[in-house]
Amino acid sequence: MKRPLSKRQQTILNYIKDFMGNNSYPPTVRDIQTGCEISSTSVVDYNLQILQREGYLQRRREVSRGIELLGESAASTLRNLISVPVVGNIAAGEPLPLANTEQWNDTDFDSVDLPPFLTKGKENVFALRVKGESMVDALVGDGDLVLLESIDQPQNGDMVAAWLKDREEATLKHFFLEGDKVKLVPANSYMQPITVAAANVSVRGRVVGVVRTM
Amino acid sequence: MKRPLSKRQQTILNYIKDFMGNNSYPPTVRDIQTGCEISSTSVVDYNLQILQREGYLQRRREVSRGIELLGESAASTLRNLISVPVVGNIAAGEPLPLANTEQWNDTDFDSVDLPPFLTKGKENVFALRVKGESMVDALVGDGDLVLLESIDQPQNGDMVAAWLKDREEATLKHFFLEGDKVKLVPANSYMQPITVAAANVSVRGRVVGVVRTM
DNA sequence: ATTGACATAGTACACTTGTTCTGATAATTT
DNA sequence: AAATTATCAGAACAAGTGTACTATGTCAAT
Repeated sequence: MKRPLSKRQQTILNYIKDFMGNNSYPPTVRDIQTGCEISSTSVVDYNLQILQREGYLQRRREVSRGIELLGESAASTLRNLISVPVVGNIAAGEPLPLANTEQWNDTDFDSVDLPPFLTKGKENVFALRVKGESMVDALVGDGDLVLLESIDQPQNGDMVAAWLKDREEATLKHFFLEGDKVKLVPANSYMQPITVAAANVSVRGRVVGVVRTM
Repeated sequence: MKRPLSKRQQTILNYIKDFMGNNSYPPTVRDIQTGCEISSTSVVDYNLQILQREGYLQRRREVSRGIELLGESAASTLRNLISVPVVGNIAAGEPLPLANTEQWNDTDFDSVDLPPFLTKGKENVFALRVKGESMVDALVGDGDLVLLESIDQPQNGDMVAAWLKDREEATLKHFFLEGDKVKLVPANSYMQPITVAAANVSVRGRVVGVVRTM
């Protein structure tokens, strides 16, 4: 099976994706070296060998720029796709990760490439992977990918990813501000809404989509 | 306007298209030389300059394989998104529409363009739009798009779109064949499975994904 | 026949680029 | 702590590769 990639390998892979998205030809070893601020070409070569062994790409030996992305990575060579960083997980028991815009261009994150209709044309979209069954009342299951738009202030009716401080619970619910309280309404209308103090709610993003593969 | 290309220039242009269709990286001057049976690299360079001047391609000087096709030529380098027809609706009260492969290329259907990872690389994928709240137990809500792979016979464990003839009910559940009966297990583990006669179940496709936008 | 634009050939050079080598450092296991 | 593995550093080599240069050939207009 595929072992997890080291941070450097992830960085290199994302750099290749990004490069091929912009340039129509693959990067050289030295492009990767300077782009990822690696001190030696041999380090690039070493990690490319691993990426090849793990099936992320294929190299044509003795051919310059002979890198071919495989599997899901190949999608990044497609035009008209928005690359969305998967910045972390969302689960009931752990806090929502911050999504700093500054980090989005970083190469530290895994990413998925989505067609524009899924991101509503928004630029500032990121994704969280759902862990566990705690959000079934939002029609979101284990392994689903939740697409979030980074926003300052949610509008009433928006479905948001909210962190309930006192319960230490992450949740996906429709947001309604009512005075100094917030009513959170599940997407599943068979479930009951809850009302909590506004100060107790930390909204990290507006849900623009959900993607599930099986 | 664009002057007509000489035969050699046409040959070179076609060779580049073909090369990029197969290789994911552009050809070198010498690739073109041997591929088009040209005696000298300078001839290739000469004609590439003309192709660039005429707007058929762009060259990044001093960069190996720095050829980028422009205009219509560029289309050949794009790996297209998978166009998935939305062949109808899926709702509790109405039968599932047939999905004839022959119809998929028709223009009668709306369609969505999806990245390959959502269709698992399958060719025979179609989509149904969910109407109503009848499939919340499958974590699928009103308006969701269900991606289905057309299959002959579901495997045990597959999530399938099934039509229960006697109940006149469409449902999305995990499929388990047990003798002459079929057990249908909801994705939402809080719900109970149901068991019905195999003859009463009509499976129209295997669910490969769910897409929700809001 | 002469001209001149266009096209092709052959060759050589300088830079690019994949690869390899030796050694060092860090992380992990024994 | 010692051993093993994984990763990184620096340098050098050889092949790949874009480009420049000169010479030659083609062909239509003069």
